[in-house]
Amino acid sequence: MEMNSQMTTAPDAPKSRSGQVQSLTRALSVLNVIADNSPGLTLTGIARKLGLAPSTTHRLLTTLQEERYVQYDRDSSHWQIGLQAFVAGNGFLSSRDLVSVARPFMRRMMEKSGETINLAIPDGDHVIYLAQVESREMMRVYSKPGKRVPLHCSGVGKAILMTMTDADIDRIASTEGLARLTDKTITDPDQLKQHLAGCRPLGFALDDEEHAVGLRCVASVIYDEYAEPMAAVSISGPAARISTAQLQEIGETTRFFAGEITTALGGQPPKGA
Amino acid sequence: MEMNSQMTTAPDAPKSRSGQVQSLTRALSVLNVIADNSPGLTLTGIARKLGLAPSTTHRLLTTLQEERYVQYDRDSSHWQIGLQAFVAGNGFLSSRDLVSVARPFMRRMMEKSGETINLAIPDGDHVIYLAQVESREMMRVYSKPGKRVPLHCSGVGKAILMTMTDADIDRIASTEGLARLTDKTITDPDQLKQHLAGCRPLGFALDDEEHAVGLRCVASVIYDEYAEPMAAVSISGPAARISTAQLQEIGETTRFFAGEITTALGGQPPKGA
DNA sequence: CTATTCATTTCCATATTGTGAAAACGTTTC
DNA sequence: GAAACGTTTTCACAATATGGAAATGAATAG
Repeated sequence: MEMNSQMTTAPDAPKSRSGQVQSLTRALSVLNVIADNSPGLTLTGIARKLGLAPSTTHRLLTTLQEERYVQYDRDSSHWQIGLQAFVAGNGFLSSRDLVSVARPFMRRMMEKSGETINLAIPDGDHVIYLAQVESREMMRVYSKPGKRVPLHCSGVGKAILMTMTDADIDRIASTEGLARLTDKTITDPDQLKQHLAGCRPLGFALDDEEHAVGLRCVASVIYDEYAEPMAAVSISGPAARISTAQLQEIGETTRFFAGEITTALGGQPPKGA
Repeated sequence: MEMNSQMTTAPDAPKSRSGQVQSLTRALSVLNVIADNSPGLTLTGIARKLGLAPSTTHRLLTTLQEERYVQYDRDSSHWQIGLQAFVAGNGFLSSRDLVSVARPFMRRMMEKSGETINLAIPDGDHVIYLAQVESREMMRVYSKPGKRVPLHCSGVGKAILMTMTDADIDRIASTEGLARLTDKTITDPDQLKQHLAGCRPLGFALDDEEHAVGLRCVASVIYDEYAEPMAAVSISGPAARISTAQLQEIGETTRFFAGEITTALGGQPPKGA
């Protein structure tokens, strides 16, 4: 921690990229280190952790404080993250929306699986398709963005259902009913609950021709910053191409990419998963 | 836009406080201005808005980018808030554990009322939304954490106003003004004072389509250990669902849970209430 | 295809600006 | 009262940030 005063002689890492602003880099690492240590840190504590001089740290902190990116708690002598950092940081969520963040990942999912990828968000007792990356196969699934489908008989819908309690499922079953779309549609609430319970540990949901004959579909959930389900992605294709043997692998693909999208959006998976 | 390039000759404001770090101050205003313009801004756009040289702005941006406080969207040539800014900014929430304490209560409020619950803290003459638990209804209120709204035309804001004196209200009215957002917004200071006086004995504030047409909102105050208002919670939903007949019951719900959160935080309601 | 505009990026000489040692100043603890 | 710990100010120095200028790139129009 006592090194790097002589950067002149030993410009080890810092020179890595061309013209960076030293004071800013330092200030941001101050912010980071404060954010990492929830209750806050003392000035000298921060200086020690970063190997900075107390006076330098103090100057950076007061500047950050001026703009309300940090705040000083007189009682505990602790520096904490300030309100303005919260406000500015939340601009992250509005800047890039779900679809534009998810789309590149969806493309990679399509390349990997060869099948059509769908992105959908829950809306009450339905899901709404937001975006699609189409398979290059000739025979492929088609579903327009904006389309509403019930929760109980689609891959994305069942992925969302997996995050709900049995009580929620009963409520939906009684208010909306469990419409039968194909022979394989699960229309019995108890059977549905049991089926979902089996899916939860896997981390993905399976729609096996329950929505349309010949169509199989595997889906996983994307979580927001409060670990609440905010969307789901699915890989769907003809049952002829999505064999039972491949299910495990395809399921892991959706789960993996759903996780990637979750973190890219600043979201968090629930503690259980 | 051609001014203040000659800061050398006219160091107008910057000298205001003793030892501030210029580059950091500038970088933070870059962050602020990006956060304020949701879709992001172009480099030259930022430089223009702040009166900085493009090269300087570019250097600050790349440094911020290095630490992932901003990100560059190649397609739109727009600079946006980065993930790390979001992460660090959210450290604000964990320093005060208001949100984590309040959230379970908010969930119960949602279960009981069926409507969306918001938590906000006062910030000068505004409130800032911190957290939300969303209603399961299809038609529901949407408002992002981090958003700033004026005090006089939101449920949470009016709840905070209720704890202030008439003199405070006059001061706010004269400095910030009482912007009209809908037909029903109260823009007359005297009328506002009279309205709030009527609400105080009830223990909750009502926003009856004063912020957005069709939106009703009921809010109560959360107090800290010095019996000072530190936050407010609200139940909000479409006027169609929150009937006048229900107001009393919903108001009591917010008051009850605000009280629960207050005590959970070790706070005290003021002697009067 | 060339001209034009708008945005990003690199370069460099300059002195403005950030830097850290040291010491003064408060608090709290023993 | 001394010691330990954290904050704040001061100051001389040169390292570091700065902005003008010009190169590069991308997109649009003519």
